[in-house]
Amino acid sequence: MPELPEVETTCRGIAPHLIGQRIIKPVVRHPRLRWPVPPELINILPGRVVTSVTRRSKYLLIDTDRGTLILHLGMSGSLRVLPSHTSPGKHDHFDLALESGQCLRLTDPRRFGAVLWTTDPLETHPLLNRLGPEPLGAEFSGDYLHAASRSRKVAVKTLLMDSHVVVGVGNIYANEALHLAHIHPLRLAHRIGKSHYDQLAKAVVTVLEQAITAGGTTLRDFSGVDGRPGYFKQQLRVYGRAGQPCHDCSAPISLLRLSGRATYFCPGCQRQ
DNA sequence: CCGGACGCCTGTCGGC
DNA sequence: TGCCGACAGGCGTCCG
Repeated sequence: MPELPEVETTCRGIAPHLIGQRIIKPVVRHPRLRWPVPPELINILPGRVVTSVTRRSKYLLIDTDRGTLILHLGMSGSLRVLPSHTSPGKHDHFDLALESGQCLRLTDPRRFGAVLWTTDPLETHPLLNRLGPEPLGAEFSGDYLHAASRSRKVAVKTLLMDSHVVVGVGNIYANEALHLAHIHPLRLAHRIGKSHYDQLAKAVVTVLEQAITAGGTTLRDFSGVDGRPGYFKQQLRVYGRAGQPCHDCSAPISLLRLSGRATYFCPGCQRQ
């Protein structure tokens, strides 16, 4: 599912439809997502006004005058803005009906997504308070990665996908960034030097920014707020390309499994 | 503390 | 055509 570029695309897409809107009511069709949808939303949300829509990691934060709605898209989730009367499909589990006559609709076949509510400061929320820095923020750099990796005896790809180290980098973009940086995904994190981490940090930023520009990557489920897919799939360097030639050196892309996740790399460009 | 496996769900695809 | 296992963009929890 959605990694940072897809969530960012969603955030930018829904924000103008939500900000300043008064919420009529939530519609909970399937309360059993990753965690139960809080039943009290039925009483709390009507009448609330959306004050901002932001993203932290892969969480969407819909701030209101009385608290914050936290949405996560899991593996297969997407959000659309539709006329409120649009009849729901099988996997349309949650709506936020707005005064504008439109609704924000969560579709999520696998139901790994989440709809949560908090009135506490976000930095204290258990899902948010241990997250690493944003990869597109000022804190993230080669220096940072180098420092964060010194005691980590894991594969560098595993480090990159650890949300306590840096958020938003999932399986697709970890594979892509390592290829762009010419680093083998199995190299041990603590044995990689600073200059390589400089390259890696730059590659992460480049890949994520290019993916956001393309509206994200659609493999199957993901769509933007208008229902259109993301177009970054056409620019993927290694992900899903096992056996196909590397665009840089023509060697066939290799596939292995790391912590159960498909790991693609070029044996020519990314030496162990 | 650290690393790795598991489980939550449904849909799709390839092999037989 | 049907069945069955493997696999899919995430991530908290548990266990050694």
